[in-house]
Amino acid sequence: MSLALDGFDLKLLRVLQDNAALTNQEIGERIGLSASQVSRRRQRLEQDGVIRRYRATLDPDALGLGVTAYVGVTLGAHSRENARRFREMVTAMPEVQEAHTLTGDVDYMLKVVVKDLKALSRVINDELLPHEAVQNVRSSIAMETLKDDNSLPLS
Amino acid sequence: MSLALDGFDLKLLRVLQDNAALTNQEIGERIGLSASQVSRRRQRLEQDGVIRRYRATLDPDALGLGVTAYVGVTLGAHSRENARRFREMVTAMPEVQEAHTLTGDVDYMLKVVVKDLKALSRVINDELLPHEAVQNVRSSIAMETLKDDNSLPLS
DNA sequence: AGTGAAAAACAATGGCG
DNA sequence: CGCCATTGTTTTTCACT
Repeated sequence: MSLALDGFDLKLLRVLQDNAALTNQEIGERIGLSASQVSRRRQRLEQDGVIRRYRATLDPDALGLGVTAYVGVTLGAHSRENARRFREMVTAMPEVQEAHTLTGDVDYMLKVVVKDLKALSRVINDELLPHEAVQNVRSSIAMETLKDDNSLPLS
Repeated sequence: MSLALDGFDLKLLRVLQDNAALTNQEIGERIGLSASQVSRRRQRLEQDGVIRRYRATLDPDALGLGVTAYVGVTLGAHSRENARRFREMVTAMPEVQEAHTLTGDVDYMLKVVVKDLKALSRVINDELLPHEAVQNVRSSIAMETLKDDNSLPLS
């Protein structure tokens, strides 16, 4: 069920997605709304779950996290139990930013962020590959990141 | 020039990365610091660029964005100018959440979020493929997303 | 390094046009 | 929806340890 979002809502979401540190007053100036209306709409959008959360975006380099990699994982035995345990492991791994099952020849695609190549190797060889469900792992390292903001397109 | 982050800083970053809507008072209670110190440390971390920004995380489903895909792009003519124009295009495309150059057989990997498969097809066939630098495009659709929080691991 | 209290800024609500 | 006023929170600064 799709909620009714009007133009103000979309503008508000666009601003908040880009910068949630602005005051309601400042947001209002940008989208043409009074601060009190911004407040009310925000609350509604939070209530309705359109806004999931607010978070700080950190700088990976400042934290010594220099390596981003995409790791494709192919499972061997496709038992329900094996898959479940693999998913549990992956979900709990802090180095894994994203994990999806994909169409195509690879079962899972992981986005991994670690300090250096040694740490990547540790993740792959000491965590992923030893898992009994895992048959094959193939990683590609991000050499350059053009864009990494994960901003949703708001029509 | 790695900045010196102590245990309090790491705890603070961990909390803020997870929930930036907490008050300094609440954060202080969690990490064992007074609100004023939380405020002071936050400002320093923002100043130093460890905290890049604050943003709202939106719910893709609530916004009618049902399809996430990874799109691998191979360039044909590897001229400097072609590559530059491709990067400009990709950076400007709102459907593209992430774009990296990768090691391996694919030149670029894009994470794309769109409304439906028709919209994905439009992005691929009407935007990516017609670009003169692009030789080949291969997309995999995320069937299930186990994790998508892009939280950095803080040792 | 840290605390606690005061001052300033802000968010949230209600009433009215 | 704008505007205004009010109330309660929250952030930030300052004095002090």
